[in-house]
Amino acid sequence: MANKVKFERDNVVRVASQLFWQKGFHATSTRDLQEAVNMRPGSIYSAFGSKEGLYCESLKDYTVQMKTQIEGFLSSADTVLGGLRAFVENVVIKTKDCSPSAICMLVKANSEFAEKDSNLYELSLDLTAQFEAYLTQLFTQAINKGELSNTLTAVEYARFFQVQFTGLRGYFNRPNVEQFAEPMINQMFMLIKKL
Amino acid sequence: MANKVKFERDNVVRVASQLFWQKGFHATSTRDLQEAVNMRPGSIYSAFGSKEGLYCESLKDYTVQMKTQIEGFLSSADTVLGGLRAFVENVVIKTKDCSPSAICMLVKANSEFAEKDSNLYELSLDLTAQFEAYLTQLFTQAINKGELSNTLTAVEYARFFQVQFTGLRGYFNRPNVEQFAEPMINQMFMLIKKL
DNA sequence: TTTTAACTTGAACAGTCGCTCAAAATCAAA
DNA sequence: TTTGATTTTGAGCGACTGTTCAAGTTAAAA
Repeated sequence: MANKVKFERDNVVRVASQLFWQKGFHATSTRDLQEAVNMRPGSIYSAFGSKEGLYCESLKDYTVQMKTQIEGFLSSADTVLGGLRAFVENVVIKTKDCSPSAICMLVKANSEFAEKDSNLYELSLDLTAQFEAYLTQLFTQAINKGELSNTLTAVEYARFFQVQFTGLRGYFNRPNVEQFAEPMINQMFMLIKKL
Repeated sequence: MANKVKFERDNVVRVASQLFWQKGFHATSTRDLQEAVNMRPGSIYSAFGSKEGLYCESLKDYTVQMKTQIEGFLSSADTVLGGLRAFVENVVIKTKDCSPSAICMLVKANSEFAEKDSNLYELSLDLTAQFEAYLTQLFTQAINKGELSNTLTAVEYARFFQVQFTGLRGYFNRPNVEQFAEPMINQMFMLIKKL
């Protein structure tokens, strides 16, 4: 009883996500987006409501993708820490050149949205908290499997991981530091185990 | 033989710097700036050339201020590490609520400017490299004074410090984490000494 | 084949952007 | 007091912003 949508919603969100991740919310114009996803303004606005609506879906999709990626590395690793390490290496080293930015899109979002009561700032907080909770689950497993001591609680390990990972990604968002990546990741995981 | 400028350039740059730090470059309009520094567009443009020119001076001033702050803490501390620790505590805990952002303005800049050959991106790289060089000097002193072992080189300590500090500041750019600040700073400096 | 609800299109709107420049104001030197 | 180089002012320019919506297109249902 009608026409059908001609675009694949998931694919549109993924493309928009890449652009937003690269340029940030404010520096990405709706015309940039129109070109990237090959849709006219009316279609975008009927599907996503607003630029903010599309960004919102993009950021949510980004975190889903990140978790999916971690799951992938975990399933083909012997240990939780091994899986996390493969994930970190993949992000910091292997996909560095094909990624829109070395910096996590969530961190970029949290950095960009200054108004503390704006929708997008609160969204970035929610998703970050969810990700910390997810990491906490993983570190709970790692402790239970005896990969880590329990001198720190799981959530403390999760916090430590986030600080290290965010710090590393920020550091590697510049040229000519590739040579330091592997030793610094070594250091990071050595520290986690020694904590 | 002429009129004299009616504004104090240093003060204008400092005010602009706070606004840019809080909102970022793209989300700060020239009208925001005009109101904040109480100058009309013509005056701003004859003094700084462009919005980018003013941002440029603001970011440079920010790094000077940061170094000045560190110097202050160093001069009233017994050790280099003690001075750095006082600086970190001041940034992460004491000035958290009166600061435009928990995140370092240099890191925000590096995150915001995606185009790798833009003036502002390269400026953020230069200033970051200068800051790393400055930290390297400090850690050289710390090693020479016997505060640290020389299992790591000074520049490796500097890199480690930057990763930790950036990671911490990113983590604390959110509400309800004040209670974790002191223990995490303790952990950071404990790790530096144990490396 | 006709109908009709859903989707797509793109010109265009109102608002904001960074920025300019002629005119007014200022003040040291003559 | 007059001169004249310098600074300040603010209306306003053209470009661009996010968004709307009437008109056109599509395809399932009648």
